[in-house]
Amino acid sequence: MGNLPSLTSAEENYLKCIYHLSGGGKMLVSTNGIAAEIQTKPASVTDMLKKLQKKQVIDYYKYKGVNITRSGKLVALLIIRKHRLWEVFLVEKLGFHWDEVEEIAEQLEHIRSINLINKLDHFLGYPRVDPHGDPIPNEDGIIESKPKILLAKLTQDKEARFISVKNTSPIFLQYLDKLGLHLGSDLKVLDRNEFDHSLQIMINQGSTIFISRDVAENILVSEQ
Amino acid sequence: MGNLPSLTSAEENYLKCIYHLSGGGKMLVSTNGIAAEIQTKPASVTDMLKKLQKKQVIDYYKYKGVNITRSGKLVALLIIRKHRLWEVFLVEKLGFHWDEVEEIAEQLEHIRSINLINKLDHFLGYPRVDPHGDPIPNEDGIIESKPKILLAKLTQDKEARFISVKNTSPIFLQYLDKLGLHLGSDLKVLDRNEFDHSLQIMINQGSTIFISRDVAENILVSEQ
DNA sequence: TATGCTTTTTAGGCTAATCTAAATAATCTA
DNA sequence: TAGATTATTTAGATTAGCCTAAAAAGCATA
Ligand SMILES: [Mn+2]
Ligand SMILES: [Mn+2]
Ligand SMILES: [Mn+2]
Ligand SMILES: [Mn+2]
Repeated sequence: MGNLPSLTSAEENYLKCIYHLSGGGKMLVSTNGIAAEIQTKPASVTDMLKKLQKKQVIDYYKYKGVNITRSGKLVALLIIRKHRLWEVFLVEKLGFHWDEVEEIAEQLEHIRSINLINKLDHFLGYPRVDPHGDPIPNEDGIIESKPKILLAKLTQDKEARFISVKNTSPIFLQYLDKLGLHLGSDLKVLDRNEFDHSLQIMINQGSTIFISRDVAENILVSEQ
Repeated sequence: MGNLPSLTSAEENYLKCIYHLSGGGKMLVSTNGIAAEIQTKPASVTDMLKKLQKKQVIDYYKYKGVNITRSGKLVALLIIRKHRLWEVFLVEKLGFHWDEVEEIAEQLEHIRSINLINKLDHFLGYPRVDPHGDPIPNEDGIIESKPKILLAKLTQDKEARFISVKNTSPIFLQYLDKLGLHLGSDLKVLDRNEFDHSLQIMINQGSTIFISRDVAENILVSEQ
């Protein structure tokens, strides 16, 4: 029942980043890893880690790395909830394209209001996933996600559904659009090139395309 | 066609405040006036005025006061546009009550995006006024407002329509609800008490209520 | 117009979030 | 396992936005 600590926007961004890098709290995260992700300097990260430690959302082991705490995980999930619900709003209600919403949701996720996000959730009809296929945590921070694997690791000739993207940068999403790869498409690996790990893919039992390893490692599919 | 300066959230709040206090750019605004409005210290205001001066959104005359510049006025109107459109969204789409939206809109007005606000405007059906009856500036910062007067100054026995509120604090708006005073109501001053300037008001040709001078000075009506 | 009150600015400090440069700890490798 | 290399932290600055206390400017009025 302990109240959640209140964080600044910068602290929220760091915590969310730590949550993602730790694979949802499973792994130790490094200072340089965070710095690379947030696009800041390691020295700035160290400063911030001390603040987050003080607020008890992370366990910080000097020179070793950080773990997200139980309450930190909940705080992170509630920020992610806001981020993803706003993304749904932007795409479903305002007509934004899926490659345009990241930047705006990055700001909207920090709006503070007890009621706002739950009313937004209701208004949107309690969506389960955001425009990138990522699951939306509920009010209690509980997230239900189906098992998914990287397209790069999909067994050859096995059908799978394009469920979500790992990378949400405009340049990647626009490239997927150009390739004709959309969330929900049925995909099958027809051929795998051992030299460069590029793949030949069939989309919806129809057209076939070639994609590089880089692309295949940013697409998540659910088997069968 | 000079580009508009980019302001921090704090700078935006100050500029909007100066716009309001100056009556839309007509009057010189004082340091203490701003401090009282923003709930900060005069010394902090002086610091901020220097920053706003540097960004050319105000003309600052030391020890005299500040005027908003042409570009400052446009910037302020675009912030006000965002504030009011978000308020409409919160009330019309999410079901908030008119006394709950100020605080949230105060945050949402600072979200940066070239497209967001125009898409929101479209989604909302290009509303003309916000939930407090205040007119919404268009993309170019142009505002069309009908002539309105304080209920406190309305001629006795003359019908007028309740158009907007000057004060948007929850406590005032809740009191109006309790009194049965809603935007759009027809009001008529039946009696005016010269001692304390309280008024007897008839609402929609029906019930009559007594209101204090303080209330009457925060209600705007359009005659006829 | 001198004097005192009010308003405003200045001076100096604080915190949050960033940075660069230097120091130190951890890890890799020969 | 001793260096070398890499990762991380510390030290010391900077900027934005705020503060208090003190100085200075403006004004009111007798
Ligand atoms: Mn963010
Ligand atoms: Mn997303
Ligand atoms: Mn604001
Ligand atoms: Mn309003």
